Amino acid sequence: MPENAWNDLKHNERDARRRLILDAARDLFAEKDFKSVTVREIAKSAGVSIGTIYNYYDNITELFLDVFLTNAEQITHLIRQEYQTAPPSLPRLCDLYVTFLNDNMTFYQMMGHFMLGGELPPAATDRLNRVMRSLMDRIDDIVKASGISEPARHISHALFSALNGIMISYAGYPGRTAPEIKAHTLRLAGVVADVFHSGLKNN
Amino acid sequence: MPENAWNDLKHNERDARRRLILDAARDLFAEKDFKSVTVREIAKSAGVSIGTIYNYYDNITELFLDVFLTNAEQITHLIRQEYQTAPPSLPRLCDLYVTFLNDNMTFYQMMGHFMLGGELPPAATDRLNRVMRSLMDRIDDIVKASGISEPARHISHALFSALNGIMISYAGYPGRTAPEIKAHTLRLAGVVADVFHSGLKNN
DNA sequence: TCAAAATATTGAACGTTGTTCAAATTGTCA
DNA sequence: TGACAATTTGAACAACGTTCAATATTTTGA
Repeated sequence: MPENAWNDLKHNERDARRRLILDAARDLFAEKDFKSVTVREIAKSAGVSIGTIYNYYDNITELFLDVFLTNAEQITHLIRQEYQTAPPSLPRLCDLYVTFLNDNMTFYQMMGHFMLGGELPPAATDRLNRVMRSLMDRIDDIVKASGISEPARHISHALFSALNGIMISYAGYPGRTAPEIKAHTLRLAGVVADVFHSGLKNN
Repeated sequence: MPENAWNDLKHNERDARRRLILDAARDLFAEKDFKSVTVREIAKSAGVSIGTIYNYYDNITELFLDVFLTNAEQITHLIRQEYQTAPPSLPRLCDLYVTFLNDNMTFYQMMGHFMLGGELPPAATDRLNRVMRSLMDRIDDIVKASGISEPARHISHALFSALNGIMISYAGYPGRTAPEIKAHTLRLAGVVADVFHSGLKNN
């Protein structure tokens, strides 16, 4: 057996054990605000000790980032899939993305956290940028397919911003139930889609 | 001297001392990320002991909220002023707001923090909502003045979201200087203004 | 098969955080 | 002045992320 194949096997095993910790963390994030989840909780939930977590992650921020990037890849894949099976549609894209955000609270919570405050080490920043750019590319696909003449990248950025802003501005709105928030944010997503759709035709 | 006037005087004195702590905190926020500012730092900077801070604020979150609301009232006032002296203009509003966000990093950092994660006590939530609604009302003024037939409130919400999203999506972009970020976010603000302006005419 | 070397796990301990509260200090009024 | 109230203080506390020497497990080579 060649040595690098053996190393790959070990590498996979290690990745599998890392995923055990990752999944335990994700389960906790489903229950409560991600900022209030502690290393000790994750350790207990994953059935390992505190120290083991630091064997797989340099620090807790990198674990959080791992969860975030997993989600980002998920929505990126979802958009690509949609683009392949149905004709590209701005309203559909907006609905899809905002629906995803509603169903994945921690994703946009972490997005706000990493993009605003994030004191990330350079390597982590690189990973974050790569994944976010990939997501942006998928949005770009649909914007371009909507027949834009002017630089599409700026439009994509603005659209992406608008959709994120919807959640950041209203998702945490107190005294509203989750369905009410979902309804309102999807309504706003519709407004944004309309405005971008008709606003881009006459340029 | 009537007793309530006397009480008012004491009340004002207390408020003045509270402002001393508030200003010390604001000075620190200008230097570094607000999440990394500690109670001990604020105490030292204000020239008081730790305990004194807790005499004026129930907890550090409420101090942060105080700084945030002060900023929110500031931009609200700025918009109202602009609306009174010049003809209402969507592009002007977008530029004004995004410029303010660029010049007040901690404001949108805290906005993200309070609106996403914020485990605020009910009283604080009420204050937050009142001030944010007031800001939204000023945006509503200008949107309405731009001649919208359909429910203006939804448009205002969407516009507000879009502008916030611009900052949240790109303000923390690593490897970019502050002027570069300002230039890019203002460019995106222009796109958003354009899209909303022309997108709303043909509805 | 088995001792040695490598790897993985553990949790007590450390420094720092927000917060509390009894004691000390300062301010107020008869 | 002296007694009472209000304010300030910082040592002490619990909980946090993180470290690391000790322990347990797995892999290696003969």
